[in-house]
Amino acid sequence: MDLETDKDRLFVTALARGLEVLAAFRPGELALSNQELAKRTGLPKSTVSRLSYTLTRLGYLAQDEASGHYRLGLAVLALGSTVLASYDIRQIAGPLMREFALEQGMSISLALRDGSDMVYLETCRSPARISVQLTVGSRVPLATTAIGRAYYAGLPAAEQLKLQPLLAARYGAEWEEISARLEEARQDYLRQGYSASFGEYEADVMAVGVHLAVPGQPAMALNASGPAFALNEGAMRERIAPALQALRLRLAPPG
Amino acid sequence: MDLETDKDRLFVTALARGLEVLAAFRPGELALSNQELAKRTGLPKSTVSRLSYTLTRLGYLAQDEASGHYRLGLAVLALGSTVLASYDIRQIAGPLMREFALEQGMSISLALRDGSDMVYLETCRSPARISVQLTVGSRVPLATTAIGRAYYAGLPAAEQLKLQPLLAARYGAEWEEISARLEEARQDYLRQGYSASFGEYEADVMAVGVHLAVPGQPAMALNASGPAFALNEGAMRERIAPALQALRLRLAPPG
DNA sequence: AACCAAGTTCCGCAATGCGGAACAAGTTAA
DNA sequence: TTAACTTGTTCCGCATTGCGGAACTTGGTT
Repeated sequence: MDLETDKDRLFVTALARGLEVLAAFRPGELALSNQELAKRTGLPKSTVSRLSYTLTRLGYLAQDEASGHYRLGLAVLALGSTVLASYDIRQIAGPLMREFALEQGMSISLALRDGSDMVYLETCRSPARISVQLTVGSRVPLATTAIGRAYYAGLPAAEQLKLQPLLAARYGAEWEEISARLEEARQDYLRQGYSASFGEYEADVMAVGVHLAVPGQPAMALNASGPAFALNEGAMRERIAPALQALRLRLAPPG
Repeated sequence: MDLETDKDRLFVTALARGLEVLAAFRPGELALSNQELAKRTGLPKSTVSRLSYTLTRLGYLAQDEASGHYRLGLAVLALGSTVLASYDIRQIAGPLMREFALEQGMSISLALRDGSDMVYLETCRSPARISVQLTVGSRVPLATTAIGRAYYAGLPAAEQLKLQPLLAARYGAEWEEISARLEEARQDYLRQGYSASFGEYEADVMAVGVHLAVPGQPAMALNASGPAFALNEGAMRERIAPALQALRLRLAPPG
């Protein structure tokens, strides 16, 4: 970031650091000490102390009475739900996704692109297994997952082209190989109408994905996934993938 | 805030301003211009420009290509879902709440306290009506709603006492009256085992609430609500309230 | 072409945030 | 009890960082 000394006049460091503190919290962690925050962010403790004081006053952090450790505050939740509220498709997709998860015994997710990642807007875990621990807001790479590849493959060619440099930048030397694999997946998608990843991104996880283009909304994608030991390729291709396509049809009627 | 000139050495203004920009977005609004942000936050436009530049670089804002207006970015979503992940009760309550909403044709919510507000952790709208437009992260006052009063009434006396000054500070001169009404509601709760608000907080909305104390978690409360025109007091008291109590029992087995 | 509205950039100033170090408070060990 | 340690808060002088008015683009309208 120090490269571009020009633009940096515009960059507000204190704000960035404060957000770094918030982002230091990982799902499942209850509370972090000031020191732990300092370690994670690489900031000196007095700086962290000031930032956490400020964030606490604003409700973005909350301090545990006993330990004095910090938790993310509920003000953060309000921001997050404002984001979700702007994607009204969740209202429609949610119930149908739950129905799918129940009937097929699979986890299902809806995601859209952010940079070179896919971000989950909604997920329904299969009731059977605790399955994969991904939730709303989680990120998975676009180029190497079933949902990302389905997203990519279903995009207009012009959009696909625009993504190439972004992905190339992300993967550096590996891009050549990944790019070839992505193109392969694109071909598969055109032929089959869905994309598949059988243990490729996460070993022991099988997934299929379809692109979802709803008129008013940005492009999205759906996937269905589950643990490899409980599934087999045949069922994924012959039962799950078609069911996912059927669901897509209900969300985005053709025409 | 300027009163305490001492502590203010610790307060990081730039961070607070940046968060003010994020908080300027309201649910349902798609994109805001820099100028609109300046108006809402009361900051000069050059300042807003720098802040939104910074937030955009970090992924907390995203810029609409065509209009140049800003939307909340998906990084915000990641923060928000980290908060939700720390309340594991949602995993258990969610399905049961949906079931309730379906069977009773009512909206149902789970909330906990933040300051003198109750904040929704989970809500399920009734499938029938679009009903009340409150979602995860929304706030309603503690002292004047069914859910808030149920929360209060079910608290240990010591905790109730601790809340008094907080509420008094919030309501100022009105506190006398509100306090009396709250005490009345507390008595009702002890007698009936639920609290009720029939058009009191929002005209045309009827609601009942129960306290929910789950061992590992902070105190919470549940409510069921719906439009007044479709409901009547008898049904609320004789059907909905008991059903809510039954649900509470499944979430927090006695003992 | 002239005008207006919105946004970005400039630039000198000083207020603001910085961070090392001293200070407090709480914990463990000896 | 004292001493060493660990964590968190506060101090305080310095210079960096962010500030914001004004000038400058950019783009759309009459």
